[in-house]
Amino acid sequence: MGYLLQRITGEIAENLRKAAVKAGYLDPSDEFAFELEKPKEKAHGDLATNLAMLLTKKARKNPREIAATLLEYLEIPAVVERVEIAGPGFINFYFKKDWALDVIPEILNAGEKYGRLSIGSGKKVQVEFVSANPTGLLHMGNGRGAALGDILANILAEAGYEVSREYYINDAGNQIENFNKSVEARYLELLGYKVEFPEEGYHGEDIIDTARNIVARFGDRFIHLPEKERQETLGKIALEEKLQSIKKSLENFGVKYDVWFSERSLHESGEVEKTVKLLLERGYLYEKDGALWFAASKLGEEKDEVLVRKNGVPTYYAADIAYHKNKFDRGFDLVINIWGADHHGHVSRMKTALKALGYDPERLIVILMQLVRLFQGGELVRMSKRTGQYITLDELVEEVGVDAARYFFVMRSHDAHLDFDLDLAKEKSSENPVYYIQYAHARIMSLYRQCNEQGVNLPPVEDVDLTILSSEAELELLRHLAEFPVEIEKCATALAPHHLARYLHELAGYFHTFYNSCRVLGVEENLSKARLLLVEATRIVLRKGLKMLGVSAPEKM
RNA sequence: GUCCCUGUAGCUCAAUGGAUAGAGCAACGGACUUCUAAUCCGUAGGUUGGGGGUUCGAGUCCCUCCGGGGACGCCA
Repeated sequence: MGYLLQRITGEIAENLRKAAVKAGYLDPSDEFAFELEKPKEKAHGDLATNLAMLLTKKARKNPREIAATLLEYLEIPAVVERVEIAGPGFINFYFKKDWALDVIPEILNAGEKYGRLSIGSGKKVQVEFVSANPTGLLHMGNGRGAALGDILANILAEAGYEVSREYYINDAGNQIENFNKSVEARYLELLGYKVEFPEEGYHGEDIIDTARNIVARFGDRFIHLPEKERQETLGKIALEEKLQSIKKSLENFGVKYDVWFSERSLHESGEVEKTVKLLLERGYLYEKDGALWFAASKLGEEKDEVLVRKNGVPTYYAADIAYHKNKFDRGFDLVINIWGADHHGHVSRMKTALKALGYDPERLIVILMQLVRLFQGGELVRMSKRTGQYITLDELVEEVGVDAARYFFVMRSHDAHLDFDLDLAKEKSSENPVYYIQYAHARIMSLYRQCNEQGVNLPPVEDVDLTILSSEAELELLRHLAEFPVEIEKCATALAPHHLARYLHELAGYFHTFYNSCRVLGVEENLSKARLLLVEATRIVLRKGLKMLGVSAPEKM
């Protein structure tokens, strides 16, 4: 089971365990976790383990001594050329130079399935992301969430989870009232009435556009409605339009959701009410100052929270609890939310509420994404939805393209602030790492066009002697290809898509080095065939990785 | 005030508690009569913000101080 490198690693790990048992350091039943992975330093071999160092506490001996004893009992697989004890007590495994040759048939046979894992074992995972208020347009920060969520979902699907992408539509509450009032004000303005713009209203240009569309479609027919009805009717039409434009922006950005979930539907179906009642039955509710409070402090929170206001309207928090209850009741084993870091205060409250309802809070994972700061002309561009001053996702895509935008958003760890230098990202030059990766793919396709002209076909892998691949550039590239599944596993378990971006950049680098030092066409026939298969394997992995990032793999550049 | 991120090369960032802290960009020096030079090869660049602690071993964990960002509402 598993892929080449994983099989080798698994076998060595198992043998190490057995050796530790034989040497009397471990009982056969012991679960003992140790590391066995690629060392940073190439000189330290292909795999290294810290097992001997970890056994010092149990064995009460010096780690190098333990390592020596382990080696006496260790069964060593054929791919391993030599084993060394190094540094404070590492055991380093040096593979035969050509160990990764087998990855070529493995990749060619698996095709685009190469890298697919079963660690998710079909568990149902929901990834909820973006979920921006439909009262405005999507901005850069939403773009980061969109890229992160979508790519994470791709990775989890590849790792064997059953993934559902979801967008939570905040179509209830105060903000909607403000939104309705704002739309009404713009609508009346456009029809020549003098109105005072609401204090907490949305000042953005986009609201004016929306109002203009309504005037175009419906004229002045809403003018004579009673104020409240007029606001609601206009708001409803406007919200629908906004939602459609958000959907379109996201699709344009390469993101498609499985479910669009309406907050209002939770209120209308009575689920919010039911959830509040459930908390009451479980003894976590009390009344104070005319409001209903959730006794979060009983479960370790700093303070209690209002669930139902004095005026009888449930808070956002109440709806969100109902929403998360609903998620788990839909049967997800794992629920992942991607939130802006400004919501971090909400994380522990949410988990506490789930605990109060009897759900395991561990099944909710919130990825806090640090905010995006936009720089233009070396200056910080302030973003505010209320004043309507922000660069939209659409504008960003128009300027830098989907490929660059997605790659930039995901190339960094989610918990690092992202300074997005618009001028730099706009530059269509070699400074852009995404071009570097795409260029590797384009070079391969160009090579194939040459093959076509010369009547060269990709030979069947059985007919080719791969052992002819022996230069450092070729072997490095091979080794890196063999690491792809391990990389996906790393991304999936750490929920960290930026590793994939980095991996592909490295892979492209190994390819470029290979390409510059090894000619594929016009060399001795057997060598040419073997290199052609190596190129094909590279193409498959590059294309697959780019697809997971949602970045195009161009034929030509 | 309490809490959450964060501080690593000139810049932007990597590094499940591991060995001599790595990439890209920028800088400097080289490589195209041969499959795309949007590439490659080489050089240089560091007290990981300061101090203490935990241990075989710390950029990583703990304490403390300093700097940057954010959250603490009957907003969402």
